[in-house]
Amino acid sequence: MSISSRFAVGIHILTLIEINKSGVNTSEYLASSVNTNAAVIRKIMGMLKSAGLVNVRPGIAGAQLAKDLSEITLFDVYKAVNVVQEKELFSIHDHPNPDCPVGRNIQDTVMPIFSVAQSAMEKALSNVTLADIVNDILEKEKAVGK
Amino acid sequence: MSISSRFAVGIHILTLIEINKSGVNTSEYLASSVNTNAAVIRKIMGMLKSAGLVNVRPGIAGAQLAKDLSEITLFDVYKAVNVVQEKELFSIHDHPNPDCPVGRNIQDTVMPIFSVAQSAMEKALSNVTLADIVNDILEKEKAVGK
DNA sequence: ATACTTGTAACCATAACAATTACATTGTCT
DNA sequence: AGACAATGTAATTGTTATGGTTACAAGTAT
Repeated sequence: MSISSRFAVGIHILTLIEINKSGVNTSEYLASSVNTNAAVIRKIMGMLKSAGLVNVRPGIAGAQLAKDLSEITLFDVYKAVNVVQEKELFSIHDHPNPDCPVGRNIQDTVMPIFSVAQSAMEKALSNVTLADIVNDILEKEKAVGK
Repeated sequence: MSISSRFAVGIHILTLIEINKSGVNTSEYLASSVNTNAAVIRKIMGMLKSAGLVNVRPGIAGAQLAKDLSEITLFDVYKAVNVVQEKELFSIHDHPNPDCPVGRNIQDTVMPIFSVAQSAMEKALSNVTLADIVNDILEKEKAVGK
């Protein structure tokens, strides 16, 4: 299984809002860049808004970032779009047999390990900000321009 | 989304094979500890066998570990049961708009970052061996005994 | 031969996902 | 006020992974 593309789309949206900040970022416009339906964008935007990453208002066209670019890490986006619940990256079979030494302990033994592994991944995401993403994209564009 | 419990079940199975190594570990027996169907166990066992972690033979009851406990990391189990493909922990929306600076670069920008995050998680799993799991369970059992 | 076990394949119910449609709500503009 | 446009949200759909279940062929031992 794999983590929902809502995460990648969230990054895409926020990046585009920044790069197109002089324009009007309607859900329709953003959707055309992501290549999906505008309702999908609005749904994700709602999550980003709840997380305080973005300002959008009903009836008013366009979205703006609510924070500075360098203040938003990928981990913030990841949490915002709710792709993985806390301590639930790995699922554990439930109701193992309590009459077996392994069955009655496996969950408690394995959970903290899974938790460490999940945290390691999340830590890596928190080391990257949207500013890094935007810079990288601008770099790539510049390279092509030559 | 969350990573299939095949992983946790794989750990459970291997641990139990070790702890019950004086007994006969049939799929039926293992299934009763995991609390699932024996066919599910056999399917997972097939994966563990393909990965060279376990010895099982058609018609012959019982499974044995194919390696030393301390030589099997959780990452080995994780790879064996195929819960996450390489570089595919995170999914990325496909066909973003190539006419948009963000659309045409987002994949190349984001992929290496996702890859680093996934590796960090996998690294954490490779730091733990089945010997650690078995020890922890035996510790927990001993504590209860007092 | 009989009994037991592993190895597979087929099938099913469930859940998450992304896309889509539809519509109420909110705001802007004339 | 009324028309228009955008957001917010709910309902529906096709697709896919999962975990469980049944069934049975193939291998092994007594």
